[in-house]
Amino acid sequence: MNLDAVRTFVAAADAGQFQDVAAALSITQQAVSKRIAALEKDLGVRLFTRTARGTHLTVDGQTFLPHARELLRAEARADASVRPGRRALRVDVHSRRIAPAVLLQDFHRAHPRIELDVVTLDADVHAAMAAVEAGTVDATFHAVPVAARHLPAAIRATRVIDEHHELLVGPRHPLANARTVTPAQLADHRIWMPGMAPGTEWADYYDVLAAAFGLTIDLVGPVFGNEALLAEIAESAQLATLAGVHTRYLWPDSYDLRRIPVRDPAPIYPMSLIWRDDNPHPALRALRDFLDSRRAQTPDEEVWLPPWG
Amino acid sequence: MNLDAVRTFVAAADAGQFQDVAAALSITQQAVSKRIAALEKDLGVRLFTRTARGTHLTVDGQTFLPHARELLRAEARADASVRPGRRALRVDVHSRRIAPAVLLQDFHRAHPRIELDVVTLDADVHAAMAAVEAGTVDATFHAVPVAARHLPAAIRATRVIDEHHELLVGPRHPLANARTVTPAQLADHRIWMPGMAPGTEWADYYDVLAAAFGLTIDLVGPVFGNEALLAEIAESAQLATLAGVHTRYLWPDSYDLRRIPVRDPAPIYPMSLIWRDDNPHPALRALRDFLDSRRAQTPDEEVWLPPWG
DNA sequence: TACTGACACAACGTCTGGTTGTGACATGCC
DNA sequence: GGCATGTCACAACCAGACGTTGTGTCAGTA
Repeated sequence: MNLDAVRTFVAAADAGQFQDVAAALSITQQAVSKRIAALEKDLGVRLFTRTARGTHLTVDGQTFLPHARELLRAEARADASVRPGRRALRVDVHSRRIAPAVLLQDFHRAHPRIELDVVTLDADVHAAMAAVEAGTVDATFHAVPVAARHLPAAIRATRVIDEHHELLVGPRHPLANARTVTPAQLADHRIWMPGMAPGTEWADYYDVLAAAFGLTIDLVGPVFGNEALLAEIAESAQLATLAGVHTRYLWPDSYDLRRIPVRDPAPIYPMSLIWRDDNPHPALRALRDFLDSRRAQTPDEEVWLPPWG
Repeated sequence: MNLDAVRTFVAAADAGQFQDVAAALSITQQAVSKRIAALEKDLGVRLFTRTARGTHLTVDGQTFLPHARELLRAEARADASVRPGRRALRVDVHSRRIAPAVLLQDFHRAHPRIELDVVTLDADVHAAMAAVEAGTVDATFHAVPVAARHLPAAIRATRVIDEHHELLVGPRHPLANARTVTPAQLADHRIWMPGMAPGTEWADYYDVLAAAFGLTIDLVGPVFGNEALLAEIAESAQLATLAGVHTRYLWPDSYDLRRIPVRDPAPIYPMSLIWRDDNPHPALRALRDFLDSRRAQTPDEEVWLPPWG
């Protein structure tokens, strides 16, 4: 199916005659006739009945028309999604399972009219920041490990998420029935977080956290997927794992896993929005305002932050 | 934007390399490369990064991919909407404001998966029946003015709607506060139904109805649209009009119009579903079953039917 | 170092899709 | 009736898009 033919069909359906369409599209009447004929041949049905005073739609034409319009709208959206200068706001969330993705979903609900593209660059802070600098993405969420004054000239960053943590344990774990736990309490228990590659920002964070409170956090180990991890935790009387409160899991009901807030102090994983100061995208302003308003709601409490927070 | 190029792009995004796509589409690797390059030039962005081991999507490619899929789905739907042999069930409702349209909306709600095309042929029974016979539409709703045995050979018809009537009056009309009215009561009042062209099946119906109960029904008169009619009725202390209970009006609240059921006997406008017996469309069976089940719910009461009912 | 397997570029042929020119047909005016 | 007018369709022609084959380049690998 040829989109130019479809476009011509819609124009002809609106105009009622081929001549006007030809003028509007800056082609000859014969070309319009040919396009329509080709489309009809392609579809295997007649779309117009031709008369000496113009054309009108057949029943098939009537049926096809709304679909044709939708097809052209889809084309326009597809084009706009990547066309430099007017594409949707493109935000990197690092992972679709963590807090930034959840927050963006809220943003989308709050501003359904704003076109949003959520992507996962699969890159560390530095690569993501380079992508922002290059304009590949409009913004990214990351823990920023350097002071603001050491950022590249055009890059701005503000802390927008203080991700709290929960302990995930199965029903047989000693802490299974605790309402909250403190980091100090966790020193007696083994915490298992497979899949954190050394050198990543998350691994660094949990290393520093472990050192600060004398915890035992196993960051390595084979990764069989989150479901396997959760199943193992649910079964075990010793194993526990930590997760951000906004982390999304496939969480089968049958597991009976407990999510216990970690408090006093609450270890915080601080994440910033990173963007280019000279990015003129109007939706970027809206996103920043939204994130600021969200952050204002955070209650006061005793927290623990990594040295770079 | 070329849909073949988009299709190739989606295939390449799935496959991860151009060679396989070429094989799958029965073209050469070079042709795939060209299509993608053309699409990239068209959009103004790079969609793939090429390596010696294949390709992977750029951020723009990631962004474009879901839109591309949607575009192809839209194309498939557009094609399926008219493609002979697998198009949606196409039903003529004569007018979108009357009972059949309402019923089809219910049908759609009951069977949201069944693709349905509601069209208005703008034709009388005979022309609509010819359309059914020709296969232009799969079914039509009409009052059938002849006995079943006089229908064309392949055509079937069953009564599926017994449309009841309501009297529409303004607050100053003598019957404004009646809970129901009988046809006999209406003999004393002028009923105004402009826009019923003589010779149409509706005009015939109201003529016969008027004769049966000694009513005064003005079928002619200038038509300024339904809103104008309703406004006039609402203002008047004499004028009233009849309408099917399922008729959809633009009904401004401010009018304070009263809808009063007509009973004892209830004049029925009988409508049939008309279809070709040898039409194999699976959704046709579903529609007939749905209409049969609806009809079974009709309660017993005293009714008046036109001679052809 | 040579081989393999990936994509890109170049040259060339076919066919799609445009143009111009003309024909068929209905309508309306004289 | 005859003719002008306006519609769309058909035919001939031509440019360019898009396919093919052949070859180049590059990275990973034996």
